[in-house]
Amino acid sequence: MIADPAARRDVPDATVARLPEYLRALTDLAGRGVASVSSEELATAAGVRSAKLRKDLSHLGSYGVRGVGYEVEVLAHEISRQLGLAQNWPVAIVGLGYLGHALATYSGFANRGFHVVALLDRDPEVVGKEIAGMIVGSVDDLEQVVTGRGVAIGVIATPAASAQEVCDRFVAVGVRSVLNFAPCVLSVPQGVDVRKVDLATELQILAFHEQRKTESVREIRPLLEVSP
Amino acid sequence: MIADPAARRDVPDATVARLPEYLRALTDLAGRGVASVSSEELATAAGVRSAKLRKDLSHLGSYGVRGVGYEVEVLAHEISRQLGLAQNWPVAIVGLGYLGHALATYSGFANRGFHVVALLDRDPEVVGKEIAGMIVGSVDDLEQVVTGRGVAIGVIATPAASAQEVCDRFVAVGVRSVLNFAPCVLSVPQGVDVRKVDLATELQILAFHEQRKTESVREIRPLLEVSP
DNA sequence: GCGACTTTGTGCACACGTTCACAAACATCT
DNA sequence: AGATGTTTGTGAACGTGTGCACAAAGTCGC
Repeated sequence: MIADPAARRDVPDATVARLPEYLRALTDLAGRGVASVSSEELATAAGVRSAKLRKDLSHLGSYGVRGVGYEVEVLAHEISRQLGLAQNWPVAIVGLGYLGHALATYSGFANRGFHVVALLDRDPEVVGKEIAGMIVGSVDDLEQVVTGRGVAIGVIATPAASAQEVCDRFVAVGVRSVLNFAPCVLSVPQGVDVRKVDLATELQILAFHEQRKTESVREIRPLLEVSP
Repeated sequence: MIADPAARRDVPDATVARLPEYLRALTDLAGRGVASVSSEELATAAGVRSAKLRKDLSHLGSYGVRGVGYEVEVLAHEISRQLGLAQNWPVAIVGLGYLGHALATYSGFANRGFHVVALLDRDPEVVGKEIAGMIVGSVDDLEQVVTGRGVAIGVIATPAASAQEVCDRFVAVGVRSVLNFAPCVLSVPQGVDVRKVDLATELQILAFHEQRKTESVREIRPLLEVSP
């Protein structure tokens, strides 16, 4: 703990949520051979304002050079490290419907510090099948697989009815990070993080705003219809 | 615009983002025959605190009865209406890899005010196949399909490289709500809403917290190892 | 009808997040 | 070396979201 100048603790949640996007933008730039970026350019690539980007990065430490900008490689490496992508997190996916299938074959994981080490399903029809170069195991072996392969992150892509049970079993064998795609609330003890992704939720939020827009049009239209 | 007591405008974004979860919890309760809930019970079911729930609901109007609680059916209907789920939004999905497949077959859409009216892909191998009872069309016909079937919400499940092009074409024919699953930033004109869902992002956020937890353990362990 | 009890709706204080605006720190050119 | 120009890092102001605590408004029992 000697050579660590960074602030370490106290990175705001809102900032953490944006770091992956910054990292993606930086990886893009690096791929196109760009060596250096200003906060303005990087912010545009990440879809935020430059002031926000700079404040976010300031929480990680001081990796830019005034009057110049940021070295793409250096900053990407630093964000990677802070996000914990230096290590290769072993991930288990439970539930191999189309969504689980999509997650298992998603290449975005492998090259970003994640390694899918287990696919589990309940359905005997699915167990034994090969998906993305792996054999699907039975969910009955969850405990053995998680402990045996050191799974750190559990992904739940089952129907809502099974989600809590799978979650409980994950937690019971020491998993403290869960990504939940089932449309239900998971209750977990303190110290366990659950992030939820619900496809229907996102559509509903869009629908809310879409409706407001259509209503506005309906309110304006009478004014327009005076001149047909 | 006479019989509308609700506040209508000024529903905070944070509240809108939670309404779908409340609606889901209410639908659950209704399915189990529950007729009335207190804010405390509903909050637990939705994974929030009761004070937050009540404040959220207060933005929609006053649909509870003091001393009693909320009527499940009434509140569910009201939230549905506010979210704009009374109408049936026509949705088009572009890109039918595993993720697009998962979205197309996801039953959570149909019974929540959304209707998938078009599936489009670029790959001639995929075009013409039947998925979830629909024939996959060619992305070349995007404009015709969107205008012809009145698509209001566009879902992009293509690789990142094609996402911006598909988005531009959506916007050009009047789509103002886009759900983007491609790992890239989409630039759109003012008035168009884009929501982004990135599977890798969620995992990275989990990894960040997981790393912090493991670091804490490493700092504490020496103290524990004194007594083996 | 009235008191006791329950639960909502909300004013207020606080915490968190965002934006502005600028001094500090570097590069470059003369 | 000094003047000029550029871009970062950050204090300070502002806005949004959260949690507390309680008055208001209802039910229920007698």
